[in-house]
Amino acid sequence: MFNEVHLRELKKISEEFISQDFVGSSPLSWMMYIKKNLPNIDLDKGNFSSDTLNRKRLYDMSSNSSLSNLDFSMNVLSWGGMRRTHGVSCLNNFSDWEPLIEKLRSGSIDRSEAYLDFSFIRKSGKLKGMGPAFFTKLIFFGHPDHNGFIMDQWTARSVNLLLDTQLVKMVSQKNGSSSVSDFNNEIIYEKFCSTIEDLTLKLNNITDPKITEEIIFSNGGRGEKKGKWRRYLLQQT
DNA sequence: GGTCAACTGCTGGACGGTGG
DNA sequence: CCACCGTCCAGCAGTTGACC
Repeated sequence: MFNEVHLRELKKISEEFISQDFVGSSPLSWMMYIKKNLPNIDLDKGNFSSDTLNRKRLYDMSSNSSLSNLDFSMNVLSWGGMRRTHGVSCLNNFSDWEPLIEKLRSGSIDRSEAYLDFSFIRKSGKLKGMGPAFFTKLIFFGHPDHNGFIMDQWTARSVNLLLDTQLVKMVSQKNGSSSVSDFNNEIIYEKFCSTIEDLTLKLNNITDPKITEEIIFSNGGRGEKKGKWRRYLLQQT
């Protein structure tokens, strides 16, 4: 099922993997920009930290019922480093997708249903500024099982490479990078997620698929700071 | 030398036009 | 309907350079 050469490299890298810590932009300054542009937005400033977040903090926020769906969503998007102007666009229509966040956090829909709903809202033009890379971040942190994995350029390209097939449709960019196409659907997303679960079984020291996802997500940055897997991925594609 | 701000170029997303 | 391509831009990180 998996390409043996690439799998061997991933195994090697996974053995020395260090969990990603605090990243993204300051949720507080991100929120302030949105608030400035959407003054009527109903948020609680107390729920936004001036320091960057890590994954654990976002899991906790998702299950904390005293945090509104808006405050939770904005924390996730700032963690992901969403462009502020894009944040304004998608939050301008928050009422159109707020019920979906509610269903996710209560666990009443699964990952593929959530993907279907998000792509439906997007097709109807009510989700400007937020493509699959970001709405899968909301699925990932929102659902209590955290098993709807983040499908962005890095994880999608990784899965495609390891499977030796273009499972996830990509849009190529001018500079040689690529992003996840809007023309993926919930069936592809489900396969993407189950591939990460299958991959976990192949990694000797990993039992939690969330960690597998972190490994293929790897780290950004330049030069030595760029994660080993990300550098390998760029060499191969 | 040291420091700090301005500059420069890279990263990683989304958008929108075109054309089959 | 969708693949392809160019364009945009905030946030970084590294570099430069003016000034003490």
